[in-house]
Amino acid sequence: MRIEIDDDLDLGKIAESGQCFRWKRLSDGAWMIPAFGTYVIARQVTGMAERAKAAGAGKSEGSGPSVKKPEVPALLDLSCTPEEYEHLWKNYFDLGTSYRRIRESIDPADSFLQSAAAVGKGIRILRQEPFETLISFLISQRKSIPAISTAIERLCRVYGKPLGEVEGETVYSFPSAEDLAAFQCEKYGYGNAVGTCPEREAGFSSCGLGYRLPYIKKTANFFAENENALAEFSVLSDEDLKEALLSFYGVGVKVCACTMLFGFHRLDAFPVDVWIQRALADHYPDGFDFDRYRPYNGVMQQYMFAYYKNNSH
DNA sequence: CTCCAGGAATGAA
DNA sequence: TTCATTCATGGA
Repeated sequence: MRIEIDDDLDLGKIAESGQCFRWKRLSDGAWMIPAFGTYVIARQVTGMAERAKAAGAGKSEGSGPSVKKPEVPALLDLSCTPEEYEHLWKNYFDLGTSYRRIRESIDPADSFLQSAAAVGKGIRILRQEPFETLISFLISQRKSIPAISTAIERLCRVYGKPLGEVEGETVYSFPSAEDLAAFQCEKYGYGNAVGTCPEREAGFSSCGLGYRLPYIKKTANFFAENENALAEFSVLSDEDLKEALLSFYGVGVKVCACTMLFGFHRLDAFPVDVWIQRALADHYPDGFDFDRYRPYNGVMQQYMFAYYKNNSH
């Protein structure tokens, strides 16, 4: 099906934003996007990026200050039924939120944030599964983004379920907490494995998790044994959710903020990595005004991240 | 081969 | 409280 999206949307920028690690670029430029135990093939037929590129050649006509150029809606092709779109993918892409409005709320006097938003325009905060997001960012620590993707794909191949074939490769679901908790490892002493290490035999040791393995196992065990936990977490205040996530072994402030922003859709969460640290130091020596952009600081973080990553400062 | 990666736990000061 | 060390492994 095809749908018009009258808002900021750029699949390529979302894929590079560091919030999702399983999107796969297909040979024709479309994206294979696994989520919620299924997947969709998404293709942006025409979008803001192309339009901006085309319009950029002619530059602005005259100097009309109040002539607002009309936004051309992005066209999205999805390999799903209208019902699946309504019940799943519309929510996944967070199409009920206007990122254009959030972007346009940026202080016109803040030239850096304006530039960052111009670079990051089209980024949306996906509504991803909390468990998958938490595990993914537990894995992410001290790993490059390509390495994170490989590790997650291995985890899915070993513990997930086959969903179908795309371009000759099997797509797997992200494993559930039960799937992950069902395995034990003598090396790290979890579960009641004695004498054997099913994880190693099943391929867990080759998932590249390294010292993060106990983080993943403890977290998976918790959610396997507390089926209501995710639902309970999702209704907590930002402050209480932060405290709850930080109590997990292996979850520090960075992983916590990423999980809140990308997994629990807390748009005010503001993950600080080395790039953001530099951005804040370079442009906000007296401190970034978080009150000014509440409750959308996380979106601002995404713009800053896109800007600093693409300009290799 | 070397170097570093969207960090966090741990123990010391 | 902040700081240095250590952790395991894949990419580049």
